[in-house]
Amino acid sequence: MTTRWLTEKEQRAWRAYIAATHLLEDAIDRQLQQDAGMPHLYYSILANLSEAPDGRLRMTDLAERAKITRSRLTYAVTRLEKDGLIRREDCQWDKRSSFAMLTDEGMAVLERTAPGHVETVRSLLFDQLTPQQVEQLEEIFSGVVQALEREEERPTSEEVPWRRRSSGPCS
Amino acid sequence: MTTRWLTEKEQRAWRAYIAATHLLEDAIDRQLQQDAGMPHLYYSILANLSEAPDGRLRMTDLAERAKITRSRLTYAVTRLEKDGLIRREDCQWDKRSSFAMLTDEGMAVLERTAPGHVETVRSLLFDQLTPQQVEQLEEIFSGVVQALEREEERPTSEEVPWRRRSSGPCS
DNA sequence: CAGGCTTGGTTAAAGTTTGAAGCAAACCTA
DNA sequence: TAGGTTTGCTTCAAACTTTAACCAAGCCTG
Repeated sequence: MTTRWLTEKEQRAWRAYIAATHLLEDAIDRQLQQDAGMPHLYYSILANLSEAPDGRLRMTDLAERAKITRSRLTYAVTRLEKDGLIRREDCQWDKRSSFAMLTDEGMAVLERTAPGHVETVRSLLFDQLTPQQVEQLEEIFSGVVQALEREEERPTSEEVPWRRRSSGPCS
Repeated sequence: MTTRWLTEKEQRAWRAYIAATHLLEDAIDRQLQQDAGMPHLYYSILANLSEAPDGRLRMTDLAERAKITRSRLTYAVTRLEKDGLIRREDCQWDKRSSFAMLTDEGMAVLERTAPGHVETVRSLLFDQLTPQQVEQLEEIFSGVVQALEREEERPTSEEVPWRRRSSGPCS
């Protein structure tokens, strides 16, 4: 099978996406680090918890929602627990699992910092988009998420023959 | 000024974007780590160089193109140099600056691994999109990039009064 | 041309992420 | 129900990133 290179249009789209994503994440991380003393990922862990019933979720579920590895989550929760924003709780029914639960202080931090964060996201992203583009954004990426989740539940490895050859890297 | 919260639609779009971006970067990083022994960022540094005249760029320009900090680039280039994929060269005209230059081996690695990378990007992203969506993707994010770059060349800090209050974190 | 500012790049320490390995509890299934 | 597998979570070391200095070379301006 000969490589299906990206077209000019696709390349432009890909580069714009990558560039925007880097710049956007940097900007958001900076703002949150300033205002909330934590990177975006940590903020969104708190945000996820705040929306769960009782402000608590099992580690695995939380990792699933945040689309991160359990290992990464363990580290993050450990830090947030040290900061007093989250508390760990054992699960009665399944001795293996444990919950992460938002503390009052965690909730307070979230309430204090949410407006600044939302304002950042809005001004850097949504203020640049027309209502149609917001819609398009959602359609595009919810499709991609679905595809990637289907991908996850797959044979594991070896069955997809990567490794073709030719020229034109695509960044 | 009272917070301009995100609408339902905006929230959905934002979450889909964040989720897709996490999953996509993870998948791409895994594939490249497997096939090329380096994360996506490092690959794209090589890709950027491969498109520059003589396969070389000053550090600052390279950082600019890749949308990363100079510090991060220094680290990455040091590693890639250790691997023999890049060589540093002093600039004659300006004793401060230095070039990063793709070596033959670097170019070879790129050529060997580009097809797999492109196939990944295509199958996970572009295969999910209609031609219109590709166009939309580019329009949306090139606009965002422009906004973010305008943002960069700004007063530096203090003049934007963040810090409003109310409820609803937005992840 | 001296002094001070800017630019290009690196460094050091602290923080974060990864990937593999480990451990224990739950879940089979023969 | 013993033995093997899966699931939930953590740990460790190595890799990477961030942030704030830092240094040296170029660029003023008086």
